Amino acid sequence: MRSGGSLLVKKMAAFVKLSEPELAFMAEVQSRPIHLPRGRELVHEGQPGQSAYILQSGWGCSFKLLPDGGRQIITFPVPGDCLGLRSMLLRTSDHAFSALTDAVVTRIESAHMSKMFADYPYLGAAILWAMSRDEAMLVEHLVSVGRRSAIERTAHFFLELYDRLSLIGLAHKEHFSCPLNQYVIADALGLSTIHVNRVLRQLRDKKLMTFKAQKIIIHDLLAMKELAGYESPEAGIVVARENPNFEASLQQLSH
Amino acid sequence: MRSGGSLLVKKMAAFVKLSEPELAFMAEVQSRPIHLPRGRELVHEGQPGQSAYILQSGWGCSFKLLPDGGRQIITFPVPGDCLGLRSMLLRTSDHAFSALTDAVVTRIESAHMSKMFADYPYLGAAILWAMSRDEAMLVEHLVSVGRRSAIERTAHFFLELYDRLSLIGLAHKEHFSCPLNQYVIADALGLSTIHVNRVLRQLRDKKLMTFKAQKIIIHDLLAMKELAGYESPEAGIVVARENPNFEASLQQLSH
DNA sequence: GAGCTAGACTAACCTGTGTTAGCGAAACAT
DNA sequence: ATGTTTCGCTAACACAGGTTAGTCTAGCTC
Repeated sequence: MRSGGSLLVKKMAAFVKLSEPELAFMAEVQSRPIHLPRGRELVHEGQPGQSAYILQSGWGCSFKLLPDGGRQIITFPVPGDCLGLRSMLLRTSDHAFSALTDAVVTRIESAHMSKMFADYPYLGAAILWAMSRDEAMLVEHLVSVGRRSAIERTAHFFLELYDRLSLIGLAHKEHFSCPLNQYVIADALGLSTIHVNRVLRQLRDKKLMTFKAQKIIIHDLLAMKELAGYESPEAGIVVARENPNFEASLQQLSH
Repeated sequence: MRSGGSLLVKKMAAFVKLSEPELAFMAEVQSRPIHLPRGRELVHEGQPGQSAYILQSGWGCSFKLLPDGGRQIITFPVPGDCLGLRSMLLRTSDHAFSALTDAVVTRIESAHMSKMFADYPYLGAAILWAMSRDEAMLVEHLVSVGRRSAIERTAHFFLELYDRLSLIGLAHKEHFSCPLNQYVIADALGLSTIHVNRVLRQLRDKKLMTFKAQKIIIHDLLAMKELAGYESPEAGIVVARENPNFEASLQQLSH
């Protein structure tokens, strides 16, 4: 258990190798696991939010609702991702988070977060890095919705999901399980459900990928990437402690 | 001069009142002003980026290019906004920044940034807050492009710009100067230039706003907000030092 | 002052995506 | 077992927004 916590650590390890005390602090600072039934809203839009969370297992989405009842899904966190980092600094949460399957999260109080920045600068930097990484993903979504056609956008979406799940060992070969329905995917991609269905059929017809019974199978990874204009995010992955520039800039923090 | 630096401080003051030493550090840490001619790219996509910048004066945009030549503009920073905070943490910049008018920026080295987090926790928190604020704006753009019609999106865009410029005293009554052309606006809104033109005409016909000779005049602010589903961002503005929760969580940093 | 360029603007036409209206199968409740 | 709900799937039609192909004006250059 607490696999999600160690998953976050595993992700952060791509940025900076964490020491024993840092690992211990990370473990200690998290609340007991909080179980969310499918459909539960953990954070509401406009709610004063003082805590961040780490998704331990299950699927969820953060989203904004519009006056006309429309919904734009911002991101689907996967296990080991942080939730609500942004809402901690802004007084009220600018979005909601809802569990799409039964899920487990742990809470981190903002007071602990502050302590972390003070006492464990590498850890603080790692959180900043995680935040930057999320923001880069957000930018990529904006590009998708603004400039890519429905089929490119959809392909891009599943490729990104594939990479993110691979990183935490939740994808095997070119297939992975994905409990999202077409309504939810539509709300994420800025499309109608019907059109998502059409696009999924096109992707099937082109023998690029299949989405059936909550399983994604990517048949032609290369052609998918070609279609979507997808670039793997390795660029953002740096082992910073082995990066002289970073080392120099942070050593004064370690005193 | 250095008005952009003090503008950033002015914005941060909405979050936390800064002390004399903090203000001094902010001034000291910035490079000489760097002058950018109109059209110059300050940061290139994929460029290893170690610095952040503060826009002092002028207009620019950060954007991503697509393989097919398309461009998605992420944001138009206004004076007092930070550039490239995110690129500092990720090894390579995931976007480019280009000056749209002659502009002036100051640079902040990442080493200084680290020192700031260590020695001036309030200042560090203020930067985190600025980053969260930018991210919230990004989310709002995603919602616009994903779920709002062309006219709603356009109205929302100018209302946001109006609020941001008001905050730094660059809007007077309901009008402000805006040196963006329709091509650039189209690339930000995920529309074609021709359609931006059509939409601007519709907004004119509805007597909501006029965009002529690089000047925006908002004729009917209330109707615009109604149309766009726009909410002012005051929610994110907190004087944190007067917020007991924040005070409690940060006092251990001040020692 | 003749040419050139950038940018606002328009009309005519086309198409990708949304909308409305359904069917069918699986899962679940009573 | 029989409704009921959820979800995938499809067809027919409508329309928002893209595309192509311009014109016009202001400013700039030579």
